[in-house]
Amino acid sequence: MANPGNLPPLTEAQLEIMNLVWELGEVSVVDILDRLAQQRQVTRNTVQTMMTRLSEKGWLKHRKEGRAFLFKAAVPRDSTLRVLVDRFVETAFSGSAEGLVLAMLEGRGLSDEEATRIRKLINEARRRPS
Amino acid sequence: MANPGNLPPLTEAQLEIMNLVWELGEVSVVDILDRLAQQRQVTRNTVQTMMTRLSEKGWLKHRKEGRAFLFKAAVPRDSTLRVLVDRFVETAFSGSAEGLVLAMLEGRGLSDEEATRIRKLINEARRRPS
DNA sequence: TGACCGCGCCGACAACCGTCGGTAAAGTGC
DNA sequence: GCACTTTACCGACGGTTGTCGGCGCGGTCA
Repeated sequence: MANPGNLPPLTEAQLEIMNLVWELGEVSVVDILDRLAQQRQVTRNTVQTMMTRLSEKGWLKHRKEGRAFLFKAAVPRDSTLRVLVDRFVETAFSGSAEGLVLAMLEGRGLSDEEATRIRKLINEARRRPS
Repeated sequence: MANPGNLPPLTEAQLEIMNLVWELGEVSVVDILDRLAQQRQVTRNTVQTMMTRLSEKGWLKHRKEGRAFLFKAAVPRDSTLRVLVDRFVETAFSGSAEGLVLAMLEGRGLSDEEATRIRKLINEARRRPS
């Protein structure tokens, strides 16, 4: 059950929460609320509902710790993002990785450091083909 | 009104239609239906509803041609995809273009040809910074 | 002991999505 | 003129999303 391909897709708000869970490890609802509240206004119940629903769908696991619940991710971050990117490249760019990179260059642009590191990534991947 | 940043975000199914409109230029509902029906089963009314809603939201423009409607995109494809990618990089990778490329390499992988072309894109963009 | 607080639980809401059926008008062919 | 097709229009459905209020329980503290 660690395969994100079988799970219903994540919306943007859900991904926002998953990112925090992946970052923090095992968390309570309030942990997430604290972080989210730094960026936008949201109530405890909203976070609670979203995390419960993420659990029902299989994205999160939870266990009882004392009187509170602790949640953690049921699916690793990297494989989830891989699936997400594949899907995105497919529907937005008809599967063309090149198209995505081009849009990225024309949009936000790349700093010299980013460009250097990305070239390095590609070279390494090419030298060691999967 | 050619700024996709002001418009409500596109879902996957909506993007599928927009891609066809961008490809075909000015189209009727049936034009889109014909293309969509090649890939999955869908009725004319479904396409009609989706295109009407896309018009209401400002993604499409339409005009009466005889007894039928002709639709065309109200927003250019490249700027829309730029915004889409920016948003995606932001929410999925906290703004790290490197992270996205890495996930792409680990996921679908790149052919040698793709890798070469992408390196070229990056080099050219770097030589001619925006 | 009684007031307060943290937290889970239940239910609700408006909006939207993808899907489609039904109706009616307008044109086409015989 | 009549049958048939094409098309727009209206309305609906079951589901999901993001949002939240209210209740109740259990622990804390004065």
